[in-house]
Amino acid sequence: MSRPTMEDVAERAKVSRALVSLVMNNSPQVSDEKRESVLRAAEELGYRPNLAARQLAKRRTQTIGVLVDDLRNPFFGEVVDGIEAEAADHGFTALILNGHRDARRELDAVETFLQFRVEGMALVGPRVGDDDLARLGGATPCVVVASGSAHPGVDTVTTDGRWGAELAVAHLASLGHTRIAHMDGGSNVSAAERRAGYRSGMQAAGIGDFIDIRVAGDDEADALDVIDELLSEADPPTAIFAFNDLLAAGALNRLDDAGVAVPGEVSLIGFDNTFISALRHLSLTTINQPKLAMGRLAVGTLLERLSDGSGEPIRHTLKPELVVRGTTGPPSNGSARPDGPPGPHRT
Amino acid sequence: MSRPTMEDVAERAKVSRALVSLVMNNSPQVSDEKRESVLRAAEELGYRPNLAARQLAKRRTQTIGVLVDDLRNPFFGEVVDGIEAEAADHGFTALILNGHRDARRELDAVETFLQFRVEGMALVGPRVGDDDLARLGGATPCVVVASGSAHPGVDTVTTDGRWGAELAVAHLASLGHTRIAHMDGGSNVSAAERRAGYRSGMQAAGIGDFIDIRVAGDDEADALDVIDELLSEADPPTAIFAFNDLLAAGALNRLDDAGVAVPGEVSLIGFDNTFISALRHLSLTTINQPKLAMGRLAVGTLLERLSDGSGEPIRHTLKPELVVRGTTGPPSNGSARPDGPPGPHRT
DNA sequence: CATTGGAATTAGAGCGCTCTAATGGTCTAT
DNA sequence: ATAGACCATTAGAGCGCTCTAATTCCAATG
Repeated sequence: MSRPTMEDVAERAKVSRALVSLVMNNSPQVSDEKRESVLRAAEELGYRPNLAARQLAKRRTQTIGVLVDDLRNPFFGEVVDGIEAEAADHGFTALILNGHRDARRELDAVETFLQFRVEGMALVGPRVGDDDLARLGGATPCVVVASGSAHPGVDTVTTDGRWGAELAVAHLASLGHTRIAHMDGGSNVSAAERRAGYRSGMQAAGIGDFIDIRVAGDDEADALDVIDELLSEADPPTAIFAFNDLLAAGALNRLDDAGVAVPGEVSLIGFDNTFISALRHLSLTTINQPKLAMGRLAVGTLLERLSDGSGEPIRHTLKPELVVRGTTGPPSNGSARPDGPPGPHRT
Repeated sequence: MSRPTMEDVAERAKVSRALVSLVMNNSPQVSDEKRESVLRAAEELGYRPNLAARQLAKRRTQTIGVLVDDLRNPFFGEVVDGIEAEAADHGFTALILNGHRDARRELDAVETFLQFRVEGMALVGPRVGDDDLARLGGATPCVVVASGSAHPGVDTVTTDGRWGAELAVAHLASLGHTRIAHMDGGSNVSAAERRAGYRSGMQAAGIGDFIDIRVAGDDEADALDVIDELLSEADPPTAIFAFNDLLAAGALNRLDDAGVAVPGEVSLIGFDNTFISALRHLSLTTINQPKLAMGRLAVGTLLERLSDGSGEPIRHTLKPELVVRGTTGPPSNGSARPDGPPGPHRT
């Protein structure tokens, strides 16, 4: 910490400290001559501005806090990439903290951000409740990404889970499936929306009678029991829409174990389009979330909030897209048509 | 930024600013009575210490910088978990920055760290060259994790790639394989070590004559051509040791496409034990790197360096372990013997 | 009762920077 | 020659905190 200070540079360049400051901030009102010699002096001394001092004096930090639910989840990684890019484009530094999938640690992280005096916070997939968020956030703008929040003090950037689910169901239905089951996300915050989309999608396809929702979860292991259950039934579904890719991966594994061909006997579709779905060995049909765009939009929202102060909560909802890969196909003739030839779907 | 300051708290609690400072730093030499009232005042005002001011006054930041090569890679995520945990245990905050798999952006990140006056830096899987590192780092301690560095000004925490590769080969050899090929990591910094381990492992198993190294890379797609090449040969290997899990996943896919049974006809082993290898649909045998331990050790190294100043470069090398899953098994009788009947697999 | 000593509290300088207002200098218009 | 305008430069206060040294307070001591 005994690094050279601005004073040292000033002395060496034989100018005032203020001039050095101007140079460091690229002020246009400095003569080329002086600028040169200041820069040279700085270079020679290996001078680097002290951010803490600068922030203190400037009374702003040009920094935003990014809280990531789980650094090990590649889904979040991509969102963060978007956040960083957009932040950098606007001269902000993104500080990343890890939530470790734990609400209490998330709150700690938020606390740290506030002490850093970040100018805004992007919470990516947070688990902490709305009220806690709002209470802690206080005056600092806060955008929730990929998790949804109903609190008026909090802006959100999400993917339209309902729409995505409808896409998934429509895809399966268009292939000729009628008995489409949904492996539900359980307590995950996004589960309800996707469930609702599954429902309306089924109705829209005229197969509302087949609605079949099984509570699973959001992790690979959560798929196992549900698949067993499904397979043991007299008339198993010909297609499954899983809450997310991880769950779908678990399902795929179990189906494999049971000797059920995918998509030959059962079609399977995931959600998120994380890179694991693209692993060609899985080759999972899924619903893409525009992760990069979500990240950029999150920062955009924050900046908007910073400049125009308060107002209506901002709710950005992006449209997901269908990504067809190898786990979906037409139903095997037998089970697709429970009662007869093509005709109207039934009931 | 018009947040309450220490002065505000002091005024409200009717004490001096200095006393508030003592309370905020948990000094024992404050009477319970005053402490109470200061804490109450702080609570009521929603006071939060300004980290920048504190750091400036304290002349230390209690902060370490963590540079991650690629946030989307789950391998790094786990290492960072370890770093954060150990840092927190010692009262340090870990600032995470993203290298985006790009040496120039890594240097930018290091620059940012230095301006933040981090007390140490952990570079996780960096791509930037040794000399750049040393030049930039200067007086700030710096530990390279999972990448290796020969520079004397830089400490390292790595896994013994050579040993790991030997483990992999030994495992395959013990199953009865002799024709074991290596899909090399190409330009990846860890490639050479693992290659060397493959070599010595083959020698140790007495099958040095079969050494067969194919340059591939470190990504899924890099496997494709190499697998095609391998399969088209007259006498293809019965086992493949891939540079990392991702590469192995790519290989698995291609083998599948070609209708080659794994491990029936070809055994496959990866490296890293990222969570994708545990996806039960892949169920990849691999070599585990103790990621959490590496993270913790990295911080330990940094702290050591901080307290004892300079000296010999510290080189921590952890032992990897074999994780047997479903992609390795005994060779199919035919091809295990280079010259026997059952003939080559295909053209 | 004055003195001492230790504990609790405070004054005030200083951390490295920015920013406003003031300074000096040069050039043009009067 | 003088005033005004304009530019590059600088003095100096202040950002919110910590820390040393000084001060106050109070009980114990001779």
